[in-house]
Order: sequence, then C-alpha cells, then structure tokens
Amino acid sequence: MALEKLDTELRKDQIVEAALSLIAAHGVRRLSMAALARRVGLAPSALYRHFRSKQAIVQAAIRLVAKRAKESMREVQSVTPNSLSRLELLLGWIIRMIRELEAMPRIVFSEGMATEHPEVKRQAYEVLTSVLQGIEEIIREGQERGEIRGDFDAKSLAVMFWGMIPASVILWHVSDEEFDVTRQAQKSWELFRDGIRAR
Amino acid sequence: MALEKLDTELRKDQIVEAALSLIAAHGVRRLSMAALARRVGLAPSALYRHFRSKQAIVQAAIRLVAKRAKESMREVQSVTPNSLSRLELLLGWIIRMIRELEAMPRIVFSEGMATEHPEVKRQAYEVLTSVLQGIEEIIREGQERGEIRGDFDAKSLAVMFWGMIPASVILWHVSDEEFDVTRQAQKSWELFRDGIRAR
Amino acid sequence: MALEKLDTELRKDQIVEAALSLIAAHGVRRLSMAALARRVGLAPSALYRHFRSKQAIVQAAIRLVAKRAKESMREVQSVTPNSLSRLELLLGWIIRMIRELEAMPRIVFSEGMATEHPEVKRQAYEVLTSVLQGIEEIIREGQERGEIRGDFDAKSLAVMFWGMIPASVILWHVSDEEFDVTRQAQKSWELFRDGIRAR
Amino acid sequence: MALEKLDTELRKDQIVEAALSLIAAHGVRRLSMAALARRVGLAPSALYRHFRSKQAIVQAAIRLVAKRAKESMREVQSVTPNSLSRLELLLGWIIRMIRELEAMPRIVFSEGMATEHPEVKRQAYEVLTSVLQGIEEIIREGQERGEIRGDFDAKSLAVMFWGMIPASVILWHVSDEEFDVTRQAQKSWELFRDGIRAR
DNA sequence: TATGAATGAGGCTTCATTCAT
DNA sequence: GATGAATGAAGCCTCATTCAT
Repeated sequence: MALEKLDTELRKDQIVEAALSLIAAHGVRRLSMAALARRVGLAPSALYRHFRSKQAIVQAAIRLVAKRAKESMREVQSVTPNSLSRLELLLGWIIRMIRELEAMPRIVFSEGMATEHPEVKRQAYEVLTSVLQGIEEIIREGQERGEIRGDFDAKSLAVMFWGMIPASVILWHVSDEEFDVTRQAQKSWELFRDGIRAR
Repeated sequence: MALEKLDTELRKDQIVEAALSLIAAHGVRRLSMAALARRVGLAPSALYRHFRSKQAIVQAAIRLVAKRAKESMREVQSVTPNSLSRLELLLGWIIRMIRELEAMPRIVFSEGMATEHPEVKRQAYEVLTSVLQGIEEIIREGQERGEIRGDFDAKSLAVMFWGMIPASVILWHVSDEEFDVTRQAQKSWELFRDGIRAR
Repeated sequence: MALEKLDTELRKDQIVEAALSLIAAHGVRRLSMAALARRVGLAPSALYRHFRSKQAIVQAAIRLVAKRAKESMREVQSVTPNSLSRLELLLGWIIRMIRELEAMPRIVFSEGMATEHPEVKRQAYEVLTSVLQGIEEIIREGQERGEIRGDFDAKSLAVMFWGMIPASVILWHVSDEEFDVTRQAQKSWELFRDGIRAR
Repeated sequence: MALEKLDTELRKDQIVEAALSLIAAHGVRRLSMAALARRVGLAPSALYRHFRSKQAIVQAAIRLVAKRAKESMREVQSVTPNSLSRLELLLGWIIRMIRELEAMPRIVFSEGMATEHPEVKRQAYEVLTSVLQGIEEIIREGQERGEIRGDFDAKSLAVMFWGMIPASVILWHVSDEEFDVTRQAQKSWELFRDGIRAR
C-alpha cells in the first residue's frame, strides 16, 4: 500500500467518502474497518488516527449526506422561484441520489448502530427534520404565492412529498435495483402535483 | 432455564413471534440465536430442533408478517364496501402494526441477510408486491364505483398510499418512537383522501 | 423372552452393519448418531437402547471386521492346501473387501476415538495381530512343505505380505478411488511370490 | 499468555510445526484452533492473522512434510551412489520420521478434511506420488547399474518398498507406540533387499 | 421399545480495537 | 502518520447424550 502520509483533514474526507460508498453498496455491516481501510489504502489500525471509532465514521458519513442534501436544497431554490418546479427539481435530485440515499436506511435501521449508539439515530433524525423543513418551506411559499392549494396543511404535504423518497428507495432496493424509479417518480409526482395545485 | 418441553408447532410459533419482536426492537443482526433462545427460555442449540438456521427463522418471520397483512386485507374488505373507508381502515391497521412492520425494513436493509441470502429479499419483495396489489384493487374498485377520481392511475395511487407506511415507520423509528404517528397518519390520510375523492 | 432377545440382536447387527458402511463411506466422524439412526430407520435416541455409546458401536464394528477376516482365513484354508495359492486367494479377498477395510484406518486414525478410548485401539491391535498370525501360519506351513524359502523369517514375511493391504487401501483412497488396486495387487503379488518361492 | 509479538514468518513456522505435532498426536480433528493456539501461546483469533483457515494450516503442514521428504531424498542421494544403500538410508529416515509421518494418514483419512476439502486430499496425493517416484528412480538406477534384479518392474518394487511405511506407521500407532519399528523395519528391509538384489 | 425435545460442550470464524514499534 | 501482531467478545452451528413420555 502507498505509505503516503496525508493530512488529517484530507484523509478524513477520503475515509468518510469511502465509508459512504461502502455503506450504500453493502450496508453498515459490511463497512468493516478492514474493508474501509483497504478501500482507502491504509492498515485498519491507521483509521484510528483519524476517527475514534467506527461509530464516529458513520456519524461523519451521515453528516456528509446532510451537507449534500442542504446544498441541493439551496441549489434548487436558486434555479426557479416557482414552488412546483422546485419540488420537481428536488425530486429529480433525489432520484439521482438514490444510490447514496440508500445508505441512510441502512444506517438508520442497521442494528447495533441505532440501538447501541443513540447519537447516530438522533443525528439521522436531525437530517431528516431539516429536509422536511426545507420542503415545508417551499410548499408554504407556494401557498403564499397561490401556486399550491392553501387549504392543505403545509407540514403534512411536506411529509407526503418526502414520503416518496423512502418508498422509491425501498422499491428500488427490494426489486434488486430493477424497479424503474424514474418512471415511477414521474407518475407519482404528477399525481401529487395535480392534487395540490391551486385551481 | 425452564425445562418445559413443548410441541414443535407451538415452539415454532413462539420462536417466530419472539424473533419478530426482537428484530423489530433491535434489528436482524441483534437477533442472535443466543438472544432469541434466551427470550424463549431455551438453550441456543435447542432452536435448531425447530429451525434449520437463523435464516429460516427470519424467513418464517417474514411469512408471519405477510400472513397478518393478508388477514387484515381480507378483514378490511369484509367490514365495508366503501373503498375510501377501506383505505382508512387499512391505514389504521398499519399504524397499529407499526412496531411489527418495523421489522421489515430491518430485514430488508440488513446486510448479510439480504446480500448473502437473496431468498429473503425476494420473499420480502413478494410480500410487498402482494400488499401493493391489494391496495391497487381497492382503489380500482373505488374508481369503478365512482368513489375515487378515475383520471388517476390506480397503480400510482397505490404506490403513493403504500408509501405512507415506510414514511411513518421511519419517522416513528428515527424519532425514538416519540413521533405521533397516529396524528400524522390522520392528517396525511385526509390529504390523500381529499386529493383522490371523486367530486 | 427369547424372541425379544433375538429382536435386540437383530437390531444390533443391523446397526453395526450400517455403522460399518457409513464409516467406510464417510469416516468415523460422519458416523453421527443421527446419520446412523436415519440409516437404520430409528430416532437417534433409540440407538441408546442397544448400545451404551457411539464408542460401543464402533467397537462392535471392529469386531465385525475381525469376524469376517477370520472367516475368510478359514475359508481360504479350506480351498487349497498350497500356501502360495492360499496367500493369493487371501489377497484377492482383501482387494474385494477394500472398501470395507477402508473403515479400519478411518477408525484407527480417527481422532477422539483412539485417543479418548484406548479400548478401541487395543481392539484394533488384536484384530491386526490375529490377521498377522494367520498369515504367518500359512507361510510357516509353506516353509515346512518346501513351497516357500525357508531362510526367510516367517513373521517378517507375514508383515510384508500384510503390508500390501494398507498400501493398497491408501493408494486407492488417496487417488479418489481411481487407482487400479487389482492390477497393482497382481503385480505386487507376483513380485512377492517370485521373491519367496522356494527354488 | 505471553504477549510476544513475532514476525509472521516465524509465527507461521511455529504454528505449522505445532499443528503437525498435534495432528500426529491426536489427529486432525483434535487439531482445534483453540488447542493449536494454546500450544503456540496465542489467542485463537490470532491464528487468523497468519492463516486464513484451519484448512490452510493443514495444507501448510502437508507441505512441510513434503518438503522434509524431498530434502531427505536429496540427502540420501548425496551420501552414496549405491542404490541399495540409498534405500536403506531412506528407510532409516522414514523410521525416524515416523511420528511426523503419522500425521499423514490422519490427515488423509480424516473425514471432514478429505471430504469437504478435496484440495487437501489432492495435495496429499501429490506428496505421495512424488515420494513414490523418488523411490522408483533410485530402483531404476540400481537396475541400470546391475545392483538390483532387472527382471522386476521398478514401479511395483517402488510401491512395495514404500508400502513398508504405512505398514510400520500402523503397527507402531496401533500398538500404542510400543511396537519396535526399528527392528521390524530392519528385518523387512533385509527381506526386501535379499529379494531384489541382483545375483 | 421408541420418540422427540432439550442440553452443553465444543468447533470455526469475524471484527472492532489496542499497543508497541 | 502508519503498521502489523495480538486480543476478546461475540456469532452461528454440530453433535453425543439425557430424559420424560
């Protein structure tokens, strides 16, 4: 292996990135310190220079997903002022990220992690909450601008919209990745849009 | 340990029931044969009298969930002919079963299980599919009877409705079981109902 | 009473026979009480009615081989008075029994058995000794009748002759039963015969 | 435990050596990873740093025996050009190695090993074959130099000579190591020598 | 006589983690 | 900063054997 000594920050990023991709591909359990180390080109014990434990790495991975989610949120808002378009863009982004997002249920529902380390769960909760709030905001703005029916509860709409994500992830995952998420999302989106659009 | 000798059928049920609850509580991985045995009051090796392997137990657990789902479906249909009422009843059942249903994503997203034993995944897929079909049927009937808007694709509606399940499970799970699923479901349901109800 | 006793005897024979064939086919280790019971059509626990332990069954199996060996010895002697012919016949019998004889090294070299139960080893020793003596006797008679060179030590010759058995068994076994034992034995025998024949 | 950290190569040798002696003493089955680890002064799991599995250790043990056999073969050839002397030396070596050689039948006839891991059996077959060929070569040279009767088939003679090994091992093993192998071998050897010596 | 449930010891292996170098 | 040997806990599973029926 390359006995290259890298700056901690760089290494950390590298490790977390690798962890995320390993989790998405095989789940938290397969995220063995050995596998992770191999991926990064280090000895397993070297990981402990950069993170206190496996748990810490998982938490960092969650944080990375959160960061990306927020960035996307911001991006979406910068492209168009129309709330429906924003939601559609958001959905598109989600579908594209589906592989990475798969890491989330794996982390959240993975045993050991959530049970033994409540912080991980709490952190996931925060990510989720912030995403939900972002969506809710978009919806609320849409209602204010008369683009979305005002007689619907914005929060509930947000949950419903967000609900398309896990649904898609599950269908995609369980069907051995053969399920056509894009098409399904498109149809669901149309349904949702037609349902909430102000008349 | 209570050296009580039980008939295989009884023990099997007992074991599967215990497994389901353990999975729901801590995940498949924590479903160690040791923990399961302890729960049932047996020596770990005794489990092998009744099941060939851990995998077999997990599969039996899935089958149990499937069975319960089907029973509920049938029950729901026997209570009322109105499709919207049926869906509402179904949602109620789901919420009540949420703890048990939590076992499903745990099984499906559990690495080791899904990766090493594809049958488990396929089985989960079948359960999911059958539930989806049941919902779709109810919706289609509702459309035929003019209770549900006919201009919506029944399949997509079914996916959307079903999507409330994972969404609720996740929110409930991630919030450390403090999230008020019932209220959330109620609101989501109203949204959904108002959106699809024929005018 | 008598019938009952006979019944037990029958069962015992049946069990030992099955044990021997299982050992020959898969080794002592594969001679699990479960496999043996299945072969005989009983529940594993039922075996304990007829034998005190697995060890006892193995010992009985050795005894059976010993009995057969003795019978063959006697048979051989009844067919021809010529010592060289006798040896040749004996070798032929051995080759035919090779599959069954394979059970012997398996028993003798099988761990647990020999180490933990010295009786088994002693018993095997006795069987071997009696076979060796039988061969020695034939040779000695041949020497007395002037058929075999008298300047060779009968005992050593017996060991050499007997040595062809394990050699053949091993070659046959290790070559995945593709080694042509018959041909090899024939050639070895000719060598041996030409070497010891009185001139 | 002595927490002495050793270089892998050293440890590997140490482990294989220990394995060989354990196999010889109690058989492959008794070669439990636990027993082996204890012998070497390590935790069982530490063995997996140096070998992938128990099977790998057994294979290494076979390789060690093979290596020693080849060395002896070469040594024997360097000492004397006379083929009969060579064979006698070889026999002497065999007798001295008898304890170690005992490991071979144990490995070969050990169920589980041979049945479940055919490579082990094949490997043992190769060792055996190479030894047989070495002997055959010595004999053939002896025939060419007129030291050994040329009317005998070299291959068959080789098998016969080699056959003294298992015979001795068995007698020694079964007699609880009290059988005087050296004397027996001496006498057998004289017989063999007198039988094959060119006149 | 026979069964079937239950046991307990033992077997192989994985993995996060520590520590001296 | 990085390595590699070592650990200990945990995990799944097999099997001879016992015991109540």
